[in-house]
Amino acid sequence: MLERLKANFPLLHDRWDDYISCFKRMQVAPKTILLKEGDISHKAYLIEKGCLRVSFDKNGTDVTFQFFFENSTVSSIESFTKGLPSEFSIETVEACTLWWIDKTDIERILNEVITIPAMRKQILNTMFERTINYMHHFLSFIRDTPEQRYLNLLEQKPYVVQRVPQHYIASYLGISSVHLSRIKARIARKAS
Amino acid sequence: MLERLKANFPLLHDRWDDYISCFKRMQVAPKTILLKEGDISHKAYLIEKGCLRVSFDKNGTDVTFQFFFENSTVSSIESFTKGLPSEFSIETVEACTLWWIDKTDIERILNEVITIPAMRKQILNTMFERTINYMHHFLSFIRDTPEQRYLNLLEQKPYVVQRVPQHYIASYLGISSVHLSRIKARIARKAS
DNA sequence: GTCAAACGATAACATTTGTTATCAAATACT
DNA sequence: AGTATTTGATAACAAATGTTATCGTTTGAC
Repeated sequence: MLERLKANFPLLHDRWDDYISCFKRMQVAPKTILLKEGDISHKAYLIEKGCLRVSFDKNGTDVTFQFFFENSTVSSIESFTKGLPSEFSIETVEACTLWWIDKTDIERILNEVITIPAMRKQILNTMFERTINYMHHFLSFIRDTPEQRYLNLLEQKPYVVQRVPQHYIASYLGISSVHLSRIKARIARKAS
Repeated sequence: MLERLKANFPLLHDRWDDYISCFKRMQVAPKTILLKEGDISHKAYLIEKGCLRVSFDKNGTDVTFQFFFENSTVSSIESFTKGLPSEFSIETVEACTLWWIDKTDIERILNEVITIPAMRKQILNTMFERTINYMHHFLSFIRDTPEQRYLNLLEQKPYVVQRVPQHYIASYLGISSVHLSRIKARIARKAS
């Protein structure tokens, strides 16, 4: 996993062994809570295999608002960066193989890496893309009906629908699981 | 306006005159369109006085999704950075006094400024805050009822409710203007 | 293999929200 | 001042969505 990553960062090869040694591999069962809402985050995760979801409590019901799959990095970014209690929980959906790294290590590496102009550009770009993603995801809540959001998800990220239980998807789409069932039935009716 | 800004960037004072000369001042009437959905953005704006809104077309109806007030910078960030057609329009709500700067100038200044470690930190932090803001705004759509979102807006940004016509606010909250009227009536009823 | 839990579909009913139309008040324009 | 435009409230009705309950199927644990 980490060897594969190396190819993406040719500029860091001389420091790579040091960076790699900061990552620890772990195997986790489904439905394991990696970070609990209200706790302070000290770790970031890199997903080798499996699927995570990020959720929060809304008057007693659990609401999913993001999914993460292979090769993504996951952390409660605000809690991680500012040391505040996390607004979210992070939980495995499937059995996962993860790499985790401690906050202090990440900070050290980042300080070192950001001095390289090409890396700086890449990091800024990643942050930028993340903002754009939030914006688009948010926009689809304003712009589209739940049915359209579901169809978009099917088209743009079919693996989500295939791998994640439906009630998580419903809350991710902002609707009840009953309503998602109805939407699926309606789509099937139209198709026939 | 620009002199006031200077105090925030002590590290840039020796280059400040050059930077300042890139900004042009303009006066604009209410309801003036500064950028039209579909056009490519070449300018960023800094608001000295007045209020802008960012909107897009949803099947023929105009939907507002952001407001900007004094001392904010506004651009169609994706269009501006990537040179893509803008997904949004930018329009004045009130009569405005603005400063605008061309894309090429901004890029030149940014490349220069980002080499200064303290400035780099500040820029990264600004991008970070912007992402967090999107996340929170987005979360309130999932987490809160329209009534709660309106109450939050009243509490956290009362000037928005005071300065912006109600139908813009309704679409900003993701509801029809009729529904916002009902919510206000319900709140008034409860209060009495 | 058996049992319990998780998952998903569906029905019935309640609530929320949108749409259209109408009216009154405020504002802008000339 | 007079008129048109914008703004906001409200009513009546339609559509969308949530809630609760039930049932069959699948999955997982032992």
